[in-house]
Amino acid sequence: MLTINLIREKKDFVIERLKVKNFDSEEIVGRILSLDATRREIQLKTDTLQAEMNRISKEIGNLVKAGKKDEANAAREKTYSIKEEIRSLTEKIDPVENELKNEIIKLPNLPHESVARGNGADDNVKVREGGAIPALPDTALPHWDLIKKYDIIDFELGIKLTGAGFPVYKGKGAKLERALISYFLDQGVKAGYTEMMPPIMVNEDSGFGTGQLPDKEGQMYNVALDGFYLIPTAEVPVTNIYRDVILNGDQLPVKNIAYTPCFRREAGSWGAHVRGLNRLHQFDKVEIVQIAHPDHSYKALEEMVAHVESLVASLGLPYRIMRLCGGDMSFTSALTYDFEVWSAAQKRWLEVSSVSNFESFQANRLKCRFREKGEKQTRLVHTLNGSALALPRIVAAVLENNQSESGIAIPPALVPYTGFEIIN
RNA sequence: GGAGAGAUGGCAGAGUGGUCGAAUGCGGCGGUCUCGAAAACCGUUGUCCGCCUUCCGGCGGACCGGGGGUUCGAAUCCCCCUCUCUCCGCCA
Repeated sequence: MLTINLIREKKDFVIERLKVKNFDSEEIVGRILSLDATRREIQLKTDTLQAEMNRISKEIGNLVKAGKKDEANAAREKTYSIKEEIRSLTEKIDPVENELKNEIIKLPNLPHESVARGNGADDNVKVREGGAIPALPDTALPHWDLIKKYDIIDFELGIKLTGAGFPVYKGKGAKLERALISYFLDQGVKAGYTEMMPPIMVNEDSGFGTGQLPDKEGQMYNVALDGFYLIPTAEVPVTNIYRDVILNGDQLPVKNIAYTPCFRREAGSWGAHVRGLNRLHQFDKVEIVQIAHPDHSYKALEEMVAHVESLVASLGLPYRIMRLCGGDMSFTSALTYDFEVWSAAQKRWLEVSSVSNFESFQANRLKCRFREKGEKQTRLVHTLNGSALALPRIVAAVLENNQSESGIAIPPALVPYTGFEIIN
C-alpha cells in the first residue's frame, strides 16, 4: 500500500509511474485526494470540539468537588449540543476513512525506475544467462514419463488421497526432494540467513500484511471453520513476523530463510503447459526474506539474486535471469527478477524463482518500521523476498537434463544429501 | 470437550468513575563520578492522526486485547468478540 503522504505530495509522479505497469490511476488518485481532504477537514472539526468537551468535563469535575452543584449542572447543559455535533461528525468520518483505505489499496506498487514498459512475458529483459543447454537424443523423455519409469513420484496416488496437483513422492523421489530442501537451507544459512520454521496456516491479518488479501483471496485455500489460510508461500508467515514491529536501525538487514510446503488453488490457470510438476496445488519451496534499510534495499536485492544464481548454477542447470517488465510484475513489487531453468525434454524455460524488492509497499501494510539510533522519527523498512528455490520445476529440469540410458545422474552438489548418485 | 482465571507501556506490575498516557521496579538512552568499567546518583524514555512551524519544536485529538454501549467524564461500569493461562479429560 502506497503511503498517503506520497500520493499527496507527488500525485503526478505516482500516476506517471503506474503507467509503466499499465495501470491508469488518475481517477483513483483523484478520489483518494478528495477523500483525504474531507477526512482531514472533519478531523480538524472533531478534534477542536473534543478539546472543548474535555475542557468542560474537567471543569464539571472541579465544580462537583467544590460542591457547586448548580454551576455544574449549567456546564452539563452546554455539553449536550457539542456532544451531538461530535456524534454526527464521527458518523461521517468512518465511511470516509473506510472508502479512503479501499481506494488506496487498489493502487499497485510503483515500479522501480529501471523497469521497462511492457505487456507480458515477451517484454521481459534478459539480464544474464549461464550453464550449457544439454544435447539430448530424440528418445529423451519429459519428466512425467521419467517419474513413471523410475517410480519416484505418483500423481494418481495423490489424486486418490487428495486430488489433482497433490503428488506423492516415493523412494528416491522423496529422498531427492528432502535433499534439495536441506541443500537449499544449508546454503542459505551459509550466506547469513537465519533458518525459520513458521506455521503453514496464517490468519487474516497476515494475509493482508503481505498483500494476498483481500485481492487474491481465491488463490489461497481457506480453512473456513477457523478463519485460517494455507500459505501460498513462506513469504507470508516469515514477513509477517515483523508486522507491527519497530526495529532498531542496527538490526537491519534481517535475513531469514524458511522451508515450507506451499498451497495454491491456481483457480482458472489450468490448461496447456501444466503437466507433471509444472504446476501443482501443493509444492515445496525454500524462501529467503530480507527486511532492509531503505537506503540499502537494492544492494540487498542484488545480493539475493546472486545467491539464487549460485544455487541454480551449482546444480548445473542452464538458466537465465529476466528483469520483469511493468506489465508482467506483481501488484506489490517494485522490481522483480525471475529465474528460469531450461527443461531439456519439454524444450522450454521454467520459472523457478522470483526475487523482488517491495520497497515500503508491504511494510506500510505491515506497519513495520525502524528507528535509527538517536533518531526520534520512525521510517518504513523495505521488504524483499525470493524463492531459493521452488522445488518441483527444479526437479523436473534435473530429471530431464540429466537423463541417460543408465538413469538420472544426481548433480554432484546434491550427492552428499541424497546418498546416491543415480536414479535407475 | 468440562470448570475457572485473566488480557495495562520493551518487560514485570499497580491502578474500580474525574487532576491517569497511566504509580513503582527492571530494561534502554543521556549525564555525574572513574584512567576505563561496574556500582551509586541525577535526568530521560510509547505509538498513530491532525493543525501550526524554515530547522528545533509547539498545540490538539486518539490509543490500557478488539468492537459497541452507559456517562458531562471510562483503563476503571455494561454487552459482544478474540486470545492467553490454570486444573480435569483426550492425545502426536
